Amino acid sequence: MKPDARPLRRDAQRNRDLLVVAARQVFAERGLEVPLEDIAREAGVSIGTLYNRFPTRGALVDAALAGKVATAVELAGRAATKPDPWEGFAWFLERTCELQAADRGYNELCARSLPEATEIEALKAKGHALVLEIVDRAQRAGALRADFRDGDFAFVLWSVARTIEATGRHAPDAWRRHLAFMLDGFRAPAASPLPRRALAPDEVAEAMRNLGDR
Amino acid sequence: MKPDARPLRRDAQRNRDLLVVAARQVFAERGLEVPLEDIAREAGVSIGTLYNRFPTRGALVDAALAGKVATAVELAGRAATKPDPWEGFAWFLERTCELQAADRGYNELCARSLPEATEIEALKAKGHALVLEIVDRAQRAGALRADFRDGDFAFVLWSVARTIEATGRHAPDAWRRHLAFMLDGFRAPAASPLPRRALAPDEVAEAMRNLGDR
DNA sequence: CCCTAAGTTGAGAATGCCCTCAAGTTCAGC
DNA sequence: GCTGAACTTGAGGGCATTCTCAACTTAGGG
Repeated sequence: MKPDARPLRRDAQRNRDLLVVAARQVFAERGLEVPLEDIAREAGVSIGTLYNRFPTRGALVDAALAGKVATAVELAGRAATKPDPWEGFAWFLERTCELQAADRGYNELCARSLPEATEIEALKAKGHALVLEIVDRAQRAGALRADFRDGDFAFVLWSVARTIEATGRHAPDAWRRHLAFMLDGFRAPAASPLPRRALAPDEVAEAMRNLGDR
Repeated sequence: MKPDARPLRRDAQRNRDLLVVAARQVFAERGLEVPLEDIAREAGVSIGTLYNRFPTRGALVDAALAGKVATAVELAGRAATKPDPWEGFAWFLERTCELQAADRGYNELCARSLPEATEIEALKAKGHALVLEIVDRAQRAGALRADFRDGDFAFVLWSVARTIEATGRHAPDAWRRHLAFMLDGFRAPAASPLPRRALAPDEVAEAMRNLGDR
């Protein structure tokens, strides 16, 4: 993806790979705020090497998790071409939530934004375009309530992320029930008037940033 | 509420009051994880005095926020006697969420539990009984879907808490839209089969505890 | 007014994490 | 094999926070 200034020396590349593998595992188990020393130790490499390769936490998250975000974007692409548009909408939400449930770091990434993780942020932008399409199709088919907006998508991410944080250890599929309630609220026949206009994209972006820092 | 071993000396009582007032303000603005030094400074008292009076963070939270929790329990009592049971259900959710939106510390308290805050935990238990009643009435009236369980209440708390955390600063009533979607999903006609049994009370309790620590 | 139990104080020990950099090690091209 | 550039290392400085305690201050009963 990047211009790749110069190839790394072999040992450096090997250490980089070890770090990414370790980061994937540790982020998945313990979240994105894990001490970086723990990842270095897991990779069998010193903390200095970690900082050599990844000057910020975001850079490491980028390397570890961009793949998973790309997978989610692919899911969105597939959802946008499902024959039944409501099926596409619901299927996409379920699949991405499954990804969230399987990886604590990815789960956190879905609810907040991490400006340092540039590749991931770019992928998210791509995903957003596909979401617009998924929503539009489901509404044209009359299945998704007409007052749903793409900004309402964030509600699902935030909700399910929290439920997974809370229940992931001992009731790992509780989020399915939570999502089912939300989906029932999104179906066209369920619609009663909403009390507030939807969040604009920049308001969602700001909200995601707010969750980043305390 | 407590047996109150011995009354505090006048200056000590005054400092205690100052601390509680400061804690209320600082928790409301910056959440329950604010450094305790900041509260002591706000109260104009040294950190040692804070620890004298409140040996744990939970004890201070208890003193600062039990009142608000008691208010929420009163709301539940009123909701349980509203003429229209669905109105009672929806009204209660909206009122408590308003409390959450107005106080960042209280908001955090709603989503997780804080075992040290014993008075608050006791009040929550009282509230739970009233919630059972509110749910039961709304279901008997045929307004709330029959497969709703008290454990599903937690989904609302977690969802709205997250949305408030994310949007509280710049879109302080966004949670109303989120809640409206959820309410539409809870109405009886919206019901489609749920994919999983509800969380049992002890599973909810464990989940709340999980959110407490990292 | 004096005395003492009650209360206050803030420096500092302990912890945990971030990030740097000078010294040492290894790779790879010649 | 030599050499210079690339890379690794981990001790240590920095910072934020929690919690303690010995020395000091004060309320208030006699």
